[in-house]
Amino acid sequence: MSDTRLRSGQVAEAAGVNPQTLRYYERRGLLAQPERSLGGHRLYPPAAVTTLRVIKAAQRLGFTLDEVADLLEAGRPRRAGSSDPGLRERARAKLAEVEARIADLRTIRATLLEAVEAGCDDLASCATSSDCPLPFADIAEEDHHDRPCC
Amino acid sequence: MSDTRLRSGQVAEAAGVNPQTLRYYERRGLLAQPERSLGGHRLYPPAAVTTLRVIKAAQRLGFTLDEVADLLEAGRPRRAGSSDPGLRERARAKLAEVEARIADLRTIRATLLEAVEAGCDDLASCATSSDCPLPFADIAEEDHHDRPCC
DNA sequence: TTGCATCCTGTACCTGGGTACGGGCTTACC
DNA sequence: GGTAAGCCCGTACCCAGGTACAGGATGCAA
Repeated sequence: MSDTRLRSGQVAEAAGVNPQTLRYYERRGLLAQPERSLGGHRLYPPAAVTTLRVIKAAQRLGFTLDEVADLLEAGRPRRAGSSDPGLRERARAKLAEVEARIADLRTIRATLLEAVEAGCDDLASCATSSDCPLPFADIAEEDHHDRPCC
Repeated sequence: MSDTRLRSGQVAEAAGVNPQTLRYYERRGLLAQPERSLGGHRLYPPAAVTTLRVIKAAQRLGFTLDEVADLLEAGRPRRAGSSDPGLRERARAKLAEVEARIADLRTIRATLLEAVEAGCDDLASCATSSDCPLPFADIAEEDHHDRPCC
C-alpha cells in the first residue's frame, strides 16, 4: 500500500492539468479534500492523478462537471451496508445516458466512414439540393434524449 | 424537390433552438448563409433543421463548434471532381477521434454496469484505501488521444 | 539559515457558447 | 391600409469552466 503523497504541482503535472484546476475541482466537489502538511500544503494520494484523468476523459465526452461528479459518485463502489438507495438508480440513469451517447457516436462514425470510403464523389444522393446538408440525419430525426425525460 | 422555404423562427422552433442561435451559427460558419426575401428576411431550406439537430447532437458528444464545423465539412459528400485533397484526410482524422470517444464511453459504461450490478457493496477491491478513487481507471492509464498526435 | 521553488488564499479575468435588448423594417392577415 | 407578430442588425450581457495575479507562508537543499 503506497503511502507516498504528492504535492499539488506534481499531481497537476502528472495529470496534465493546471495546478489551479485542482483547487477549482476541490471547490466543485469533484476532488476530495486531501490531507495537508503541517504548513497547510495539500498532499494527495497517487490515485488523485487517476481521478483527474477520468474527469478530463468524461469531459471530452461532453459531460458537464456536475454530471462528472454524478458519474464519479455513481461509479464509486460503496463500502458494505451503506447501499444508499437512489444511488444505484442514478448509476442506472447515467448508464442510459452513456448508451445514448454511444449510439449517437456510432451514427456519426458510420456517416464519416461512408464519406471516407465513398471518397468525396460518390454518395451523390443529395447532390441535387445545392448545399446538401444531410450529414448525420438519423441522429437528428428524433431528439430522443433532449426531452425532460422522467 | 421541395422548394418551400422556412423563416428563421420556424427553423429555430423545429430544431428546438433559440432564434438568435441561427445567426450565431451563421457567423461561426456552421450554417450556410440562406437566401433572403426581398425585404431581407432569411429563408431557409427545410434541411437546415436537420443540420441544426446534427450540430446539437455533436455538441452533446463533446465536440466544440469548431470541431463540429470540421465534422460537417468532412461528412459532406463533395460533388464530383472537386476531391479536395486533405478533406478526406480530415474525415479520417475525425473518424479516429470518434472511435476513441466510443472506446472511452464503453469503458465508462462497463464501470457503471459493474457498479449497478455489484449493487454498491461488492467490488470491494479498493475499499482498503479510504476514499477509493479508481472509478474508470483504464481510460486514464494512458492519455491516448491528448497528445498532439500527427 | 538563507534562497528559491512551491504552495497558500482570495479575487479578478478570460474564452466558448450562447441569449437578451433596443430601435427600426417586413410580413401576413383582417 | 392598419396593425400585430416576426425579423433585421448591432451591441451588451450571461454562464460554465477555467486561468492569472497578488501578497504572503512553506519546504527543502546547500
